[in-house]
Amino acid sequence: MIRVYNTLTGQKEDFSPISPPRVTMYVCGPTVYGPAHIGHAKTYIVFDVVRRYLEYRGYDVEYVVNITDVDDKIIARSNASGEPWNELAERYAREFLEEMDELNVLPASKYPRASGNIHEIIADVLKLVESSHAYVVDGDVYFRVESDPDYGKLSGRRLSEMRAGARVEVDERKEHPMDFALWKAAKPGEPYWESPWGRGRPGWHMECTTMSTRNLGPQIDVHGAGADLIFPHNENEIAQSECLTHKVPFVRYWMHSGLLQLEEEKMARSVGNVLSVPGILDRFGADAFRWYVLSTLYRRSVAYSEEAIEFAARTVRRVSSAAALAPADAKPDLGHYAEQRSAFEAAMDDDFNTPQALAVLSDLAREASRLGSSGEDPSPPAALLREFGDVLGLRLEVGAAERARNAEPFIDLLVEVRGELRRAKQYALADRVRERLRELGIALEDVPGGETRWRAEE
RNA sequence: GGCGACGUGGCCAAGUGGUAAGGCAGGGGUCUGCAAAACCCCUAUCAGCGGUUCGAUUCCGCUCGUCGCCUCCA
Repeated sequence: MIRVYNTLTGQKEDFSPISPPRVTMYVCGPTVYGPAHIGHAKTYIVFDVVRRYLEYRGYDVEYVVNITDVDDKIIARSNASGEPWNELAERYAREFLEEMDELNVLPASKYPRASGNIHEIIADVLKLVESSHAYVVDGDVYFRVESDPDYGKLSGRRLSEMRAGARVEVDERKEHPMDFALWKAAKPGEPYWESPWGRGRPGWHMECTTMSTRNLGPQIDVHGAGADLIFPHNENEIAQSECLTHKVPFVRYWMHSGLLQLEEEKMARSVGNVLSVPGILDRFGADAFRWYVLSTLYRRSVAYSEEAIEFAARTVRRVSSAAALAPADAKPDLGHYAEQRSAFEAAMDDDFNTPQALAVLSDLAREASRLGSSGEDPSPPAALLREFGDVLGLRLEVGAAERARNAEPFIDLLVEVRGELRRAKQYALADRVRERLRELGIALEDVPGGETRWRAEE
């Protein structure tokens, strides 16, 4: 039985989807006004692993990630640069999807865009106005938080406890300071759509309600997001959705991933302390970053540390070369490694405890290497290692072997020649071959029995 | 001011009411012409103070510290 920590209840709960084996999963995607950063990458890696593990467990996951392409910041950027807002958004959306692919994040079933759902959003806002959950002021439409007695249940706050106006000026036109915009009237020079309330665009939270309910139904199993979205975004989503559909709960399991911290502060584009995804990929590789992310519980925040990613890279290298000891078509030996499988599953069942799952991979890697170096067959543990790596989204490719593939016959030839030199005790020359190859990124290792292995390094 | 999370070996990080996984680093070995890699062995009493308990790192309270949210934000 899988147990999932639910932000709504603050407890781990047994996972039982509405209509198994189907699992509906919605994760809040990025606002595409600029490049994504590795904090986004952490979140989508986390939910990628959730999705992969649910599939491993036999569920049929329908996974939707929205892309927010209508937003104040996009408009501001567009006005500043002269690039049309929709082209700008599309450019960053494409970049985001490419980066996710490089991070080995499986594609979602759908990536709905706010701009593609305007009519549906208007229809939903209209319903909320008609049912008195929302009201119109000067072409804006606001959600009436006091019309929802449950408002605040996700973030655990009461309207009376919140300091309205503590950090933001209160808009006097609103009935309650916490009322939030479902629809915003367009100012001159801003993109707009025609609506019953005049020209305007969707507000901040409405798109997620419209797109999740239209794509996955009024009630969904899992809703994921970064922890910074708990309030107000996810809170508002619940209020809108439940008042709209009258189906409670809107979401069975709310999951939130801990934020990536940089220099004692969360990484955020608004703070300005961001590191790009390509930068990390170039320096450490997708597996190293993923291993680093998964070596902490997903709910915890993580302090960014280059040293830690380097260590993860080293571990990944060791584990990858152990995984390479199994032929691609090898079947794991269930008889001998049932214990590791149940340890892996027990870890993952317990709210996706990836640090413990990684410990199992470490064990298997050691076992495979040990068998390999003692002349026994390392395939069974190595094959299982690959299987688990796949569940966690780790490619476990042996370094840059892929890239070296074309040069393989020539490298083999050099290795062969060096072997001859060694047998002739021409060590100086043999070492020169090894050194030169190393400079070219090919590391040689002499294993017992006179054989020599090589592998490509970063 | 309110809500919440966290504080485990040199570093990172799981976990449990009955003396603590894993990774990295470090020390010692095996292997090797040397090297590299790999493998084997070794290294903690869990922020502090009280309380509950036969027994707490694990439960409760307080203190200190760190962080998140209360505004857009993965």
